Amino acid sequence: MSDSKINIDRLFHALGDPTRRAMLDRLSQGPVSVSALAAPLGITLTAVAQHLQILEECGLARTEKLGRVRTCRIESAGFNALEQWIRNHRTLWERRLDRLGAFLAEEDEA
Amino acid sequence: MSDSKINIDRLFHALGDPTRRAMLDRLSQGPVSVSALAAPLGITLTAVAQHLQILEECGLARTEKLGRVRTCRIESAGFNALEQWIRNHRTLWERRLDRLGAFLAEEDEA
DNA sequence: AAAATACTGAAGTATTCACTTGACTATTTC
DNA sequence: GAAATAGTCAAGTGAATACTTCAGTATTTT
Repeated sequence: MSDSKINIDRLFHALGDPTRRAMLDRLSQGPVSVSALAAPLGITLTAVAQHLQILEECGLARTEKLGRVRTCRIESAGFNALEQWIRNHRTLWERRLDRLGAFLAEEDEA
Repeated sequence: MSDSKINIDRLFHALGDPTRRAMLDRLSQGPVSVSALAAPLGITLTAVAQHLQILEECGLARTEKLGRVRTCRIESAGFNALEQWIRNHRTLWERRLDRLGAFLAEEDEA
């Protein structure tokens, strides 16, 4: 999954779910099997597999099956895409917020 | 809306919708009325008002009604909360991704 | 005062979402 | 080779989501 192919809609949607964020936190400590990932979550294996697919689709995770075990890891592409989006928008927004701040300061003076 | 009260679930969810992101882009150029905000979007005023409420709820926008016109602006709280989340997680994830990189490099050597 | 403007509120609808169940397929382990 | 393990597939369910329409309610404008 290359950084540029990532759909920002799906990326934000993926990160909007607490279960998926919990999965990412777990993955940030090292690779795990699907079962190990599911264990603390209190939902079925199937549900976890579905979440995993969503995380893979937007470059937040990567999995690989060896024998009967699928190993899951975090991937940087999604995270990079998010940071890219923020960089692109911060400039735009900050400029506006600065102008807003200046405007309010002027109002206070008057 | 103070930065700390923002629900990260709702924040990501809010940003996951392209219409809402378009609204934010418009707002980053300056304050507008609800009608002006709705005009280029091709959806009803009602729908825009609903999106606005979501943006307000997670500190991405702020509105104020004077007479019959409601004026909308971007707010920094939501954006700050997003950056905070990223800062908190980048450290965690990067550490992992670094270890992953090192591991793969070792594998290449072997 | 009448007409136009700028929303607001309540209710409905189609789609998507998170999740489940239950049957199934590979792969190990014993 | 039988039993356990690890995951997969297809189908279904209830709740949430992004809309819509239609009937208001304030405010301006003329």
